Amino acid sequence: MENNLVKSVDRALTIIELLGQKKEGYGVTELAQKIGLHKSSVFRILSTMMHHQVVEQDPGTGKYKLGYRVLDLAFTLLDSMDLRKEALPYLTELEQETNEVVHLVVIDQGQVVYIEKLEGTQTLRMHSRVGHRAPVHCTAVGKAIMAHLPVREINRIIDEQGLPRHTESTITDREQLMAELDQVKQQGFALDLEENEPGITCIGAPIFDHQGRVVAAVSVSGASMRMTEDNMDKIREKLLDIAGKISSRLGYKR
Amino acid sequence: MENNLVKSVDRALTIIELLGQKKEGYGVTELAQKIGLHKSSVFRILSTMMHHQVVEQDPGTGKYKLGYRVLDLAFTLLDSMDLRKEALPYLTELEQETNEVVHLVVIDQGQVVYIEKLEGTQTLRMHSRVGHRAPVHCTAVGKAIMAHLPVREINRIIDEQGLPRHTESTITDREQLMAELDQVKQQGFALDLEENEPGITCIGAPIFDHQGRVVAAVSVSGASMRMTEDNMDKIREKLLDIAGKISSRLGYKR
DNA sequence: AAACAGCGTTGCATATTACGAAACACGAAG
DNA sequence: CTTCGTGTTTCGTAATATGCAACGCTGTTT
Repeated sequence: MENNLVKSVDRALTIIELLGQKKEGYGVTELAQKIGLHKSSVFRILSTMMHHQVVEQDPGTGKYKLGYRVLDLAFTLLDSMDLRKEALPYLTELEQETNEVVHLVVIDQGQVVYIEKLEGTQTLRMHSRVGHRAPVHCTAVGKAIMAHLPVREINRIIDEQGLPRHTESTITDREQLMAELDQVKQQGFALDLEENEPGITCIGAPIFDHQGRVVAAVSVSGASMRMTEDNMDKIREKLLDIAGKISSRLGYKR
Repeated sequence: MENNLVKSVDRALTIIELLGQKKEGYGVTELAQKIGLHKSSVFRILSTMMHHQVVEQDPGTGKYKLGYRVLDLAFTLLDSMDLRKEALPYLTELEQETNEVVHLVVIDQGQVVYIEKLEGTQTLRMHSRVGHRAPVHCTAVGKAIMAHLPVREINRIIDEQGLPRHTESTITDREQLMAELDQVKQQGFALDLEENEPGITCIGAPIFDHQGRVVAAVSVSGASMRMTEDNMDKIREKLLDIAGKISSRLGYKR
């Protein structure tokens, strides 16, 4: 279907992606050079996007940047998510009971997208951010979801995304990952033992919808030094309870 | 320059806006009817946007919706904002000292856009949401910004946005609003005495950049019954202090 | 079970649009 | 003051987007 795209729309969206990558924005000529189009054409596409307020021109520098309308769209999308709305009270409960960082993610195009993050009370600096993505093979939430997908889809994701190493502990071997996912499926939760970020340990559990499909995952993350076996046991118990409650809210029947 | 837009890009963005308005999404034919285009044309535009992941097709219903890529873009935009980054510690401080709802906004196209919101510890349900917009004439943050704009721009905003009534207390008369803005400018802060939402009182202060231009505003909001004169005095003092600090961080010199 | 209706999707000829080139205006640098 | 490079505008033409017809599929009706 790729040969059936609308070329100007494709170009416009490419420009939006470029603008998203550079905080100080781009000039017309710069964009034209990057995407191989004449600057007058780029100018007209930018004008169209300005008209829709997804792009704006910085009055000081003359550069073009993403406009605030993008925030409108994104937060409307976030606010429209039943999952997130239903989950929020439970995530707050989980945060209060564990005092650690709590995440809610969905899977999209073979990656996890964070749609909620509660910071906990500990000072933990981790890279996860709402709206952004992370790999599935080396995150607790990613593995919690993957373990409940059809094998065909698991293989497709691995083919597309690869198994890039993030830390010394990252699983980079396909067979090893498949064995790990078998275990995750059996035990009902996944662990990230410093596989995504050094010094951080996470435990994640899948969330199912009313049709029994895995649609999301929730996790608790902490500094590895705080994640003692005893503490992990407590967290796992609360996490599985909360994940079960959220799934129930979504109509899942065990 | 409206007669110089790229038509297909314009249509694509119109489709995106429509998709943002309906949580359960739209079908091809439905969209075609709404925007007056043949369904095969709409289909190709949607395919192009799917390719860029700003749109996705719900596998269950077949309907088209906004894709998660929109979240990527929006949060990248939020995270790239120096203002928000610099302001965050101060907003947290203000929240802790007042225990009320704290907002940070910018002005865009004659409206305020919330780019940060801290919930406070009181149970206050108000409509403000990060990413969304509010009018300038009946919000504390809006008036705090407006008061420091050139009169020409104030008039342009009023012409474009009007002065719609939100509550019994909303200022809907242009002269009255101008007088109010004069006072706001002199005293350095703005009040929203149940002008935007019934039962809610806000106090807002402008934030200036290194060139002395007003670029944002910060506010504290609470239930009117809690906003006693004594309490308001305390909050105002902290708010003005915090707004000054944030302005200084942005290079503003008084 | 068969027929029907409507939707999403595809291929193709044509109408419409987007494009590049040239020119202009403006601001910054030398 | 001159030169250079960028952003912006206009116009003729090449390229693209469009609508139409048809197809495949699914759900509904008979």
